[in-house]
Amino acid sequence: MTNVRTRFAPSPTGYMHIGNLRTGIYTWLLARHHKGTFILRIEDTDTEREVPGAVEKIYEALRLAGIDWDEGPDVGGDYGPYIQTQRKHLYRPYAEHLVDKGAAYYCFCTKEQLEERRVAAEARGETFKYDKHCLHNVPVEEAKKRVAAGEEHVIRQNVPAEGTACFDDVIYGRVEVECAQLDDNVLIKADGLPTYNFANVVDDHLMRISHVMRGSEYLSSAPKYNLLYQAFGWDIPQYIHLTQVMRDHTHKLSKRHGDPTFEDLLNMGFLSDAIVNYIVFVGWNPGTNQELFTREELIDAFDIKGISKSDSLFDMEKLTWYNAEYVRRMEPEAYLKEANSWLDKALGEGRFDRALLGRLLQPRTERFDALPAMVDFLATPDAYDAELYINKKSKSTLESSKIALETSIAALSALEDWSEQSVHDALMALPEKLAMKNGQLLWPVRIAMSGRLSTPGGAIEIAVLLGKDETLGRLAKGLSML
RNA sequence: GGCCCCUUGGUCAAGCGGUUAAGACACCGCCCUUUCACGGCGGCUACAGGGGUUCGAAUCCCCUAGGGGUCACCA
Repeated sequence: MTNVRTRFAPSPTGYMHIGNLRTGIYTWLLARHHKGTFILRIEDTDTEREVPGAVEKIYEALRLAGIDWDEGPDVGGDYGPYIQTQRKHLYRPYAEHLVDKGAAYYCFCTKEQLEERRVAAEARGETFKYDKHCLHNVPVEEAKKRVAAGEEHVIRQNVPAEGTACFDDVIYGRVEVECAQLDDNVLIKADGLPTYNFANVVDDHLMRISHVMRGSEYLSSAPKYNLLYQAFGWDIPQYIHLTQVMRDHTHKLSKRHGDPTFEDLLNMGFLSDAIVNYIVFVGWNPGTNQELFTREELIDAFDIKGISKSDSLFDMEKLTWYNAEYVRRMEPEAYLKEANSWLDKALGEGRFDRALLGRLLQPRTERFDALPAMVDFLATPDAYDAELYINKKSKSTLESSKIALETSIAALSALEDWSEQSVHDALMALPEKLAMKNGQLLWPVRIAMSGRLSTPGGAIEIAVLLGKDETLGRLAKGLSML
């Protein structure tokens, strides 16, 4: 494939949907795979929904996701500007060209009139479709005069009344639809800005886009595009429609229903690379069993053929698994850098041996936001019931625990050096002396120090983290309960 | 409702006329083990339904059902 140019064209909404991000990643991957060009274009023609600062949010989200662009509003390029409102003046001549060819026409019907008729049609149980009133009743010369005089108007596409329109999608194949089903959509709005559909066709052509990837919600409007391309006599880019990312079988992911955005996921303690890796696999697969991919491997493996035709559900548990895999592969320093702020929340800034904590926590971390609850007992031990000392598997009973704690306190009190090695040696010498199993001794020690059933690390590590005084204090308190 | 699209385990999915229908997540066992994890081993569960075509259909065709999308001067 030569000269692959793809584009990601989000609307500035203020945050990055997961489905949207996935489209961006696929689009980027396709360009990078073919050593082509990746373009960022901002589709902001809906001025009523403008969100201040939203464009910066897009840049930021993309950067966090590790996606770079070769052409775009901030980096420039040969086909700019890359923000549609800044291209406003470009579209009209193309629309007028279509008018001259009879593929479009001026329409002076007002929004209100149309709305009235739409409501009336719906009341009759019909689907409203514009009746080409202005095409038939306003001659082009007259229309042009009225336009020149400043009368408010739109330009509509003139879809043939009969025949079929079709287009070819790379993954869905040929999609055909009766022209009679199609409405004469507005190309240029009364405010002079193009509609999404028109801007796309014009910009994709002007920017020499070779492959268009977008959500399947545009699938049914695609045949109309071909009519436009044909009228212009332009080459049609490859269209690749992507399925939806769903929250359940009947609803797609939506921020309104509380589904996380990319930014939310990041704030929840998911690693950007893990999120990206997972998202790529929602609706795509390489045809092999490999699931963990570096960015380079992803670029290398990405192929349109692996894109699926059916919707897929976003699975937080699978994402969590991906995250855990990525966490385990981190360098200890990198892990700690990420973990520290979460640990500070539960432990106080910089408290406790972070290197040791990191070693303990890294293989147990699925999401960073779970960290505080895993370690907070270090700062404040849980209040617990003596029942916790009874554990069948460790053969730990109230009686054995009492002996274990007494002996441990004695052995630990005598320790000068408080290191993992010395605590280990001191404690591990005891079971044999007492004719106990290791677990019988260590279980109650760990319970007394933490007050909870499961902890990251065992008795020895926790004792080291706590320090001698605190350890002895908690052990004594535990003993007093028995 | 019209039109378009989709349908393999709970989830992501491989499969492109002949397979014991992969693999992963989740779940359940067992092993490892000072708890919990990690790791290892094993298990559970699927071709939406019905008709064809064919020696042979998850794979091709038709119908039905279910789901999604779309019918804006929003993208």
